Amino acid sequence: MKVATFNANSIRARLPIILDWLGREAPDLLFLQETKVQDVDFPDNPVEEAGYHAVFRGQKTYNGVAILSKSPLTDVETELPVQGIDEARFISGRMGTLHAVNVYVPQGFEVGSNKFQYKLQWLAHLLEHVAAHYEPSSPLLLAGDFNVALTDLDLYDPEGFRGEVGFHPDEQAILQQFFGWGLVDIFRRHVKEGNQYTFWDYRIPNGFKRNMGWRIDYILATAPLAERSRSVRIDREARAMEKPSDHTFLVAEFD
DNA sequence: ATGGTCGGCAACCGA
Repeated sequence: MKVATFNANSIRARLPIILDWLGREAPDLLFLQETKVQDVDFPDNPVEEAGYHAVFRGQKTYNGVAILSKSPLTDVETELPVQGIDEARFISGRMGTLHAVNVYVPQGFEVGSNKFQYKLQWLAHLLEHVAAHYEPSSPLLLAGDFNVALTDLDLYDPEGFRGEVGFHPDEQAILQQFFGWGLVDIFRRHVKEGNQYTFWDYRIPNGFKRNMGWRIDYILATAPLAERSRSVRIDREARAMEKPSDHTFLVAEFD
């Protein structure tokens, strides 16, 4: 089984890259974030022509999540309200005994801001939701854009960003609680080296060429799945294509 | 080298 996650930064702008990628990689599951499209405008026809089912939850202009799958998902849920706000940041479903949860965690703007508090509460609420609805002993995938780098290995300038948004101890502490509950960071299970990133800010001149990036996209899995993980890969080629997203695909294969 | 990012969506906001 092959699973991937990709912050598309608009599924419509990225449709050529996504369809090409589906054709070449043929994943069983593809988690997408920042689709930036309302449900009525979701490009479900091209996705179906590529041989995939799609479930999605979008909104105007911002956010938006989707899961593309070879087999249809059941028991789809799309709501995870935090502070009474229900943005399109969460979608979950089931494929047989496998549970899949796709998230687009708030970016957080600036440490100390209301948006940063919202990010922390959103992560804490996601953890509560996971702990209340799933078991560490059952197969669960939790993947997406978490907007948090965990260690000095996970961004190009740890000293420069220490304590800033995306690299703050309060964010990292909540992610650690997901691991404490029983989820495993599949990339880090296989790769011990640094300088391996999934996001490069468009605003940094030649940021991708200079590999000035962050590892903020994750595929997490409970132990029964993690033990079956055989390989993981960051697809840098998709970031080097014409009109790339600022993120790229993170891919994991399971027996 | 006197410039320097995207996407959505129609003036800026968010990343």
